Amino acid sequence: MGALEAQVIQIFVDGVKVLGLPRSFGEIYGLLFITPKPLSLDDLVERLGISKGSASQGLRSLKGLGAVRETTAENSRRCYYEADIELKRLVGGFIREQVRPHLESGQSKIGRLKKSAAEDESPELREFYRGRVKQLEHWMQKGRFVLPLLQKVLGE
Amino acid sequence: MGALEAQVIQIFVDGVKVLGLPRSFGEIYGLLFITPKPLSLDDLVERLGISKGSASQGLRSLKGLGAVRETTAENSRRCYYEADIELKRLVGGFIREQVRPHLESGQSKIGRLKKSAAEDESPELREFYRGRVKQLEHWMQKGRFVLPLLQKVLGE
DNA sequence: GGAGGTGTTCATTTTAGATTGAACAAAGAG
DNA sequence: CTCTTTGTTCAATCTAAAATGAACACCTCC
Repeated sequence: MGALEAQVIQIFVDGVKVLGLPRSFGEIYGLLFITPKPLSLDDLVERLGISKGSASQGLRSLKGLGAVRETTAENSRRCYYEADIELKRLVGGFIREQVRPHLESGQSKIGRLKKSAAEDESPELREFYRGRVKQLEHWMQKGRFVLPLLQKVLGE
Repeated sequence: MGALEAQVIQIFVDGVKVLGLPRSFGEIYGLLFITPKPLSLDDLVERLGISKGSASQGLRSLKGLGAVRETTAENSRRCYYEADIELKRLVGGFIREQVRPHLESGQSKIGRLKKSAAEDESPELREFYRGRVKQLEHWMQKGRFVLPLLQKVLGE
Protein backbone atom coordinates (compact mmCIF):
# COMPACT_ATOMS: atom_id res chain seq x y z
CA MET A 1 0.00 0.00 0.00
CA GLY A 2 1.65 3.21 -1.19
CA ALA A 3 1.77 6.38 0.86
CA LEU A 4 -0.70 8.13 -1.40
CA GLU A 5 -3.25 5.34 -1.16
CA ALA A 6 -2.97 5.29 2.62
CA GLN A 7 -3.48 9.04 2.79
CA VAL A 8 -6.53 8.98 0.56
CA ILE A 9 -8.05 6.13 2.53
CA GLN A 10 -7.46 8.09 5.73
CA ILE A 11 -9.33 11.05 4.27
CA PHE A 12 -12.34 8.86 3.54
CA VAL A 13 -12.16 7.16 6.91
CA ASP A 14 -12.39 10.58 8.54
CA GLY A 15 -15.11 11.58 6.12
CA VAL A 16 -17.42 8.68 6.82
CA LYS A 17 -16.91 9.09 10.55
CA VAL A 18 -18.34 12.59 10.28
CA LEU A 19 -21.32 11.10 8.47
CA GLY A 20 -21.76 8.49 11.18
CA LEU A 21 -20.76 5.51 9.05
CA PRO A 22 -18.33 2.80 10.18
CA ARG A 23 -14.65 3.11 9.51
CA SER A 24 -14.55 0.10 7.21
CA PHE A 25 -16.91 1.83 4.78
CA GLY A 26 -14.39 4.63 4.42
CA GLU A 27 -11.53 2.20 3.91
CA ILE A 28 -13.39 0.30 1.23
CA TYR A 29 -14.63 3.34 -0.65
CA GLY A 30 -11.25 5.04 -0.28
CA LEU A 31 -9.36 2.12 -1.78
CA LEU A 32 -11.83 1.75 -4.63
CA PHE A 33 -11.66 5.49 -5.23
CA ILE A 34 -7.89 5.54 -5.57
CA THR A 35 -7.52 2.30 -7.55
CA PRO A 36 -7.78 2.51 -11.35
CA LYS A 37 -9.18 -1.01 -11.80
CA PRO A 38 -12.23 -2.58 -10.13
CA LEU A 39 -11.42 -4.81 -7.17
CA SER A 40 -12.95 -8.04 -5.93
CA LEU A 41 -14.11 -8.72 -2.41
CA ASP A 42 -10.99 -10.76 -1.76
CA ASP A 43 -8.81 -7.95 -3.08
CA LEU A 44 -10.34 -5.64 -0.49
CA VAL A 45 -9.87 -8.20 2.28
CA GLU A 46 -6.24 -8.67 1.37
CA ARG A 47 -5.23 -5.09 0.66
CA LEU A 48 -7.08 -3.51 3.60
CA GLY A 49 -6.50 -6.33 6.06
CA ILE A 50 -10.18 -6.47 7.01
CA SER A 51 -12.38 -9.53 7.40
CA LYS A 52 -14.57 -10.97 4.67
CA GLY A 53 -17.58 -10.14 6.78
CA SER A 54 -16.70 -6.46 6.98
CA ALA A 55 -15.93 -6.28 3.30
CA SER A 56 -19.18 -8.00 2.36
CA GLN A 57 -21.36 -5.81 4.56
CA GLY A 58 -19.50 -2.67 3.65
CA LEU A 59 -19.91 -3.35 -0.05
CA ARG A 60 -23.58 -4.03 0.37
CA SER A 61 -24.21 -0.76 2.20
CA LEU A 62 -22.06 1.22 -0.21
CA LYS A 63 -24.00 -0.26 -3.10
CA GLY A 64 -27.19 0.77 -1.32
CA LEU A 65 -25.85 4.29 -1.01
CA GLY A 66 -25.02 4.32 -4.70
CA ALA A 67 -21.36 4.84 -3.86
CA VAL A 68 -20.10 1.57 -5.31
CA ARG A 69 -20.93 -0.09 -8.61
CA GLU A 70 -20.77 -3.80 -9.28
CA THR A 71 -19.13 -4.84 -12.53
CA THR A 72 -19.46 -8.45 -13.55
CA ALA A 73 -16.25 -9.75 -15.00
CA GLU A 74 -16.56 -11.57 -18.33
CA ASN A 75 -14.35 -14.60 -17.87
CA SER A 76 -15.10 -15.22 -14.21
CA ARG A 77 -18.10 -15.44 -11.93
CA ARG A 78 -16.34 -13.28 -9.41
CA CYS A 79 -17.77 -9.77 -8.89
CA TYR A 80 -15.66 -6.68 -9.15
CA TYR A 81 -16.45 -3.33 -7.57
CA GLU A 82 -15.56 0.25 -8.40
CA ALA A 83 -16.25 3.61 -6.79
CA ASP A 84 -18.95 5.83 -8.17
CA ILE A 85 -17.58 9.34 -7.97
CA GLU A 86 -20.59 11.36 -9.04
CA LEU A 87 -21.26 13.72 -6.15
CA LYS A 88 -24.92 14.03 -7.02
CA ARG A 89 -25.36 10.28 -6.66
CA LEU A 90 -23.39 10.11 -3.42
CA VAL A 91 -25.36 12.92 -1.83
CA GLY A 92 -28.65 11.55 -3.08
CA GLY A 93 -27.90 8.10 -1.72
CA PHE A 94 -26.85 9.42 1.64
CA ILE A 95 -29.96 11.54 1.98
CA ARG A 96 -32.20 8.71 0.87
CA GLU A 97 -30.66 6.06 3.12
CA GLN A 98 -29.50 7.99 6.15
CA VAL A 99 -31.30 11.30 6.42
CA ARG A 100 -34.85 10.79 5.18
CA PRO A 101 -35.62 7.86 7.49
CA HIS A 102 -34.71 10.01 10.48
CA LEU A 103 -36.76 12.96 9.28
CA GLU A 104 -39.73 10.68 8.74
CA SER A 105 -39.52 8.98 12.11
CA GLY A 106 -39.11 12.45 13.62
CA GLN A 107 -42.31 13.60 12.00
CA SER A 108 -44.28 10.67 13.31
CA LYS A 109 -42.86 11.25 16.78
CA ILE A 110 -44.01 14.86 16.65
CA GLY A 111 -47.42 13.69 15.58
CA ARG A 112 -47.71 11.59 18.73
CA LEU A 113 -46.33 14.52 20.71
CA LYS A 114 -49.18 16.80 19.75
CA LYS A 115 -51.62 14.47 21.48
CA SER A 116 -49.56 14.43 24.67
CA ALA A 117 -49.32 18.21 24.63
CA ALA A 118 -53.09 18.51 24.58
CA GLU A 119 -53.73 16.52 27.74
CA ASP A 120 -51.78 18.67 30.17
CA GLU A 121 -53.27 20.44 33.20
CA SER A 122 -52.12 24.02 33.72
CA PRO A 123 -53.23 26.31 30.88
CA GLU A 124 -50.04 28.32 30.75
CA LEU A 125 -47.82 25.24 30.82
CA ARG A 126 -49.93 23.79 28.04
CA GLU A 127 -49.44 26.98 26.07
CA PHE A 128 -45.68 26.72 26.54
CA TYR A 129 -45.67 23.12 25.37
CA ARG A 130 -47.74 23.99 22.34
CA GLY A 131 -45.19 26.62 21.40
CA ARG A 132 -42.31 24.21 21.72
CA VAL A 133 -44.01 21.53 19.68
CA LYS A 134 -44.73 24.14 17.04
CA GLN A 135 -41.04 25.03 17.05
CA LEU A 136 -40.11 21.39 16.51
CA GLU A 137 -42.52 21.15 13.61
CA HIS A 138 -41.05 24.28 12.12
CA TRP A 139 -37.55 22.81 12.26
CA MET A 140 -38.71 19.63 10.57
CA GLN A 141 -40.29 21.69 7.83
CA LYS A 142 -37.02 23.50 7.27
CA GLY A 143 -35.23 20.20 7.10
CA ARG A 144 -37.55 18.83 4.46
CA PHE A 145 -37.23 22.05 2.54
CA VAL A 146 -33.46 22.13 2.60
CA LEU A 147 -32.76 18.60 1.42
CA PRO A 148 -33.78 18.92 -2.23
CA LEU A 149 -32.00 22.25 -2.30
CA LEU A 150 -28.82 20.59 -1.10
CA GLN A 151 -29.12 17.91 -3.73
CA LYS A 152 -29.63 20.52 -6.37
CA VAL A 153 -26.68 22.66 -5.34
CA LEU A 154 -24.32 19.71 -5.00
CA GLY A 155 -25.45 18.13 -8.25
CA GLU A 156 -22.55 19.37 -10.33
CA MET B 1 -40.81 13.22 34.33
CA GLY B 2 -44.01 13.51 32.31
CA ALA B 3 -44.71 11.56 29.16
CA LEU B 4 -44.38 14.63 26.99
CA GLU B 5 -41.01 15.57 28.42
CA ALA B 6 -39.70 12.06 27.92
CA GLN B 7 -40.88 12.04 24.31
CA VAL B 8 -39.28 15.38 23.53
CA ILE B 9 -36.02 14.32 25.12
CA GLN B 10 -36.09 11.15 23.04
CA ILE B 11 -36.47 13.21 19.89
CA PHE B 12 -33.38 15.23 20.76
CA VAL B 13 -31.43 12.14 21.77
CA ASP B 14 -32.12 10.69 18.33
CA GLY B 15 -31.34 14.03 16.74
CA VAL B 16 -27.92 14.47 18.29
CA LYS B 17 -27.02 10.89 17.45
CA VAL B 18 -27.52 11.69 13.79
CA LEU B 19 -25.20 14.65 14.25
CA GLY B 20 -22.60 12.45 15.92
CA LEU B 21 -22.95 13.99 19.36
CA PRO B 22 -23.24 11.97 22.58
CA ARG B 23 -26.62 10.97 23.91
CA SER B 24 -26.25 13.05 27.07
CA PHE B 25 -26.12 16.23 24.98
CA GLY B 26 -29.52 15.40 23.57
CA GLU B 27 -30.92 14.66 26.99
CA ILE B 28 -29.66 17.94 28.41
CA TYR B 29 -30.77 20.08 25.51
CA GLY B 30 -34.08 18.27 25.29
CA LEU B 31 -34.91 18.83 28.95
CA LEU B 32 -33.90 22.50 28.79
CA PHE B 33 -35.93 22.88 25.60
CA ILE B 34 -39.12 21.57 27.14
CA THR B 35 -38.76 23.23 30.55
CA PRO B 36 -40.15 26.76 30.92
CA LYS B 37 -37.66 27.86 33.58
CA PRO B 38 -33.86 27.70 33.46
CA LEU B 39 -32.33 24.73 35.27
CA SER B 40 -29.19 24.35 37.33
CA LEU B 41 -26.55 21.70 36.82
CA ASP B 42 -27.88 19.79 39.81
CA ASP B 43 -31.42 19.97 38.42
CA LEU B 44 -30.16 18.26 35.28
CA VAL B 45 -28.29 15.61 37.26
CA GLU B 46 -31.34 14.86 39.33
CA ARG B 47 -34.04 14.97 36.67
CA LEU B 48 -32.07 13.11 33.98
CA GLY B 49 -30.28 10.71 36.30
CA ILE B 50 -26.89 11.44 34.76
CA SER B 51 -23.60 12.14 36.53
CA LYS B 52 -22.31 15.58 37.42
CA GLY B 53 -19.43 14.97 35.05
CA SER B 54 -21.70 14.35 32.08
CA ALA B 55 -23.86 17.33 32.89
CA SER B 56 -20.87 19.62 33.28
CA GLN B 57 -19.21 18.53 30.04
CA GLY B 58 -22.48 18.48 28.15
CA LEU B 59 -23.33 21.99 29.24
CA ARG B 60 -19.91 23.25 28.30
CA SER B 61 -20.11 21.81 24.79
CA LEU B 62 -23.68 22.99 24.31
CA LYS B 63 -22.63 26.47 25.38
CA GLY B 64 -19.81 26.25 22.84
CA LEU B 65 -22.34 25.30 20.19
CA GLY B 66 -24.49 28.25 21.13
CA ALA B 67 -27.31 25.89 22.00
CA VAL B 68 -27.46 26.72 25.70
CA ARG B 69 -27.39 30.07 27.43
CA GLU B 70 -26.13 30.69 30.95
CA THR B 71 -28.29 32.90 33.12
CA THR B 72 -26.84 34.03 36.42
CA ALA B 73 -29.44 33.98 39.15
CA GLU B 74 -29.69 37.14 41.29
CA ASN B 75 -29.89 35.79 44.81
CA SER B 76 -27.57 32.84 44.37
CA ARG B 77 -24.16 32.09 42.93
CA ARG B 78 -25.53 29.01 41.25
CA CYS B 79 -25.72 29.14 37.45
CA TYR B 80 -28.90 28.38 35.56
CA TYR B 81 -29.12 27.26 31.98
CA GLU B 82 -31.75 27.55 29.28
CA ALA B 83 -32.04 26.33 25.70
CA ASP B 84 -31.39 28.71 22.87
CA ILE B 85 -33.96 27.85 20.23
CA GLU B 86 -32.88 30.11 17.39
CA LEU B 87 -32.22 27.74 14.49
CA LYS B 88 -29.77 30.12 12.89
CA ARG B 89 -27.63 30.05 16.01
CA LEU B 90 -27.83 26.28 16.38
CA VAL B 91 -26.87 25.66 12.78
CA GLY B 92 -24.13 28.25 12.90
CA GLY B 93 -22.67 26.78 16.06
CA PHE B 94 -22.74 23.25 14.70
CA ILE B 95 -21.04 24.28 11.50
CA ARG B 96 -18.44 26.31 13.34
CA GLU B 97 -17.61 23.67 15.94
CA GLN B 98 -18.17 20.39 14.12
CA VAL B 99 -18.07 20.88 10.39
CA ARG B 100 -15.50 23.57 9.66
CA PRO B 101 -12.67 21.89 11.58
CA HIS B 102 -13.13 18.77 9.48
CA LEU B 103 -13.26 20.69 6.23
CA GLU B 104 -10.10 22.53 7.19
CA SER B 105 -8.17 19.44 8.19
CA GLY B 106 -9.39 17.83 4.98
CA GLN B 107 -7.98 20.68 2.96
CA SER B 108 -4.59 20.43 4.59
CA LYS B 109 -4.58 16.69 4.02
CA ILE B 110 -5.27 17.22 0.34
CA GLY B 111 -2.47 19.73 0.24
CA ARG B 112 -0.05 17.07 1.45
CA LEU B 113 -1.61 14.63 -0.98
CA LYS B 114 -0.70 16.70 -3.99
CA LYS B 115 2.96 16.27 -3.15
CA SER B 116 2.63 12.51 -2.85
CA ALA B 117 0.77 12.35 -6.16
CA ALA B 118 3.66 14.07 -7.90
CA GLU B 119 6.32 11.53 -6.92
CA ASP B 120 4.81 8.46 -8.52
CA GLU B 121 6.45 6.34 -11.21
CA SER B 122 4.19 5.33 -14.09
CA PRO B 123 2.95 8.33 -16.10
CA GLU B 124 -0.55 7.01 -16.62
CA LEU B 125 -0.97 6.01 -12.99
CA ARG B 126 0.23 9.45 -12.03
CA GLU B 127 -2.33 10.96 -14.35
CA PHE B 128 -5.06 8.88 -12.74
CA TYR B 129 -4.00 9.98 -9.27
CA ARG B 130 -3.95 13.59 -10.34
CA GLY B 131 -7.52 13.27 -11.54
CA ARG B 132 -8.68 11.76 -8.27
CA VAL B 133 -6.96 14.39 -6.19
CA LYS B 134 -8.58 17.02 -8.35
CA GLN B 135 -11.94 15.38 -7.68
CA LEU B 136 -11.34 15.53 -3.96
CA GLU B 137 -10.47 19.20 -4.20
CA HIS B 138 -13.61 19.81 -6.15
CA TRP B 139 -15.73 18.17 -3.48
CA MET B 140 -14.10 20.26 -0.77
CA GLN B 141 -14.83 23.38 -2.77
CA LYS B 142 -18.47 22.41 -3.00
CA GLY B 143 -18.54 21.84 0.73
CA ARG B 144 -17.15 25.25 1.49
CA PHE B 145 -19.58 26.78 -0.94
CA VAL B 146 -22.62 25.07 0.49
CA LEU B 147 -22.12 25.89 4.15
CA PRO B 148 -22.87 29.61 4.09
CA LEU B 149 -25.80 28.83 1.83
CA LEU B 150 -27.16 26.39 4.38
CA GLN B 151 -26.80 28.93 7.15
CA LYS B 152 -28.58 31.49 5.06
CA VAL B 153 -31.50 29.24 4.14
CA LEU B 154 -31.95 27.95 7.68
CA GLY B 155 -31.66 31.39 9.25
CA GLU B 156 -35.36 32.04 9.65
C1' DG C 1 -24.08 -35.54 -7.49
C1' DG C 2 -19.88 -33.45 -5.57
C1' DA C 3 -15.89 -30.46 -5.42
C1' DG C 4 -14.18 -25.93 -5.39
C1' DG C 5 -14.86 -21.22 -5.56
C1' DT C 6 -17.56 -17.00 -4.09
C1' DG C 7 -20.17 -14.39 -1.12
C1' DT C 8 -23.43 -14.01 3.17
C1' DT C 9 -24.87 -14.49 7.97
C1' DC C 10 -24.65 -13.92 12.61
C1' DA C 11 -22.96 -15.24 17.39
C1' DT C 12 -18.90 -13.76 19.57
C1' DT C 13 -15.13 -10.57 20.40
C1' DT C 14 -13.13 -6.18 20.22
C1' DT C 15 -12.85 -1.33 20.41
C1' DA C 16 -13.90 3.56 20.46
C1' DG C 17 -15.73 6.72 22.99
C1' DA C 18 -19.37 7.98 26.38
C1' DT C 19 -20.28 7.92 31.27
C1' DT C 20 -19.13 7.79 35.90
C1' DG C 21 -17.59 9.45 40.32
C1' DA C 22 -14.12 10.62 43.46
C1' DA C 23 -10.62 14.02 43.93
C1' DC C 24 -9.86 18.52 43.11
C1' DA C 25 -10.16 23.72 42.38
C1' DA C 26 -12.61 28.18 43.05
C1' DA C 27 -15.24 31.33 45.30
C1' DG C 28 -18.07 33.04 48.91
C1' DA C 29 -19.89 33.11 53.81
C1' DG C 30 -19.08 33.16 58.42
C1' DC D 1 -8.70 30.87 58.02
C1' DT D 2 -12.05 27.20 57.61
C1' DC D 3 -16.33 25.33 55.98
C1' DT D 4 -19.73 24.97 52.38
C1' DT D 5 -21.47 25.30 47.95
C1' DT D 6 -20.77 24.91 43.08
C1' DG D 7 -18.64 23.26 39.22
C1' DT D 8 -14.45 20.86 36.77
C1' DT D 9 -11.20 17.19 35.67
C1' DC D 10 -9.73 12.88 34.37
C1' DA D 11 -8.49 7.93 35.25
C1' DA D 12 -11.37 3.97 35.46
C1' DT D 13 -15.49 1.72 33.89
C1' DC D 14 -19.13 0.65 30.97
C1' DT D 15 -21.58 0.14 26.63
C1' DA D 16 -23.13 0.40 21.99
C1' DA D 17 -21.72 -0.60 17.77
C1' DA D 18 -18.15 -2.32 14.61
C1' DA D 19 -15.17 -6.15 13.24
C1' DT D 20 -14.24 -10.90 13.16
C1' DG D 21 -14.39 -15.54 11.36
C1' DA D 22 -16.37 -19.98 11.18
C1' DA D 23 -20.47 -22.03 9.47
C1' DC D 24 -23.41 -21.79 5.94
C1' DA D 25 -25.77 -21.11 1.35
C1' DC D 26 -25.30 -20.71 -3.61
C1' DC D 27 -23.35 -21.35 -7.96
C1' DT D 28 -21.35 -23.77 -11.85
C1' DC D 29 -18.39 -26.66 -13.99
C1' DC D 30 -17.04 -31.42 -14.35
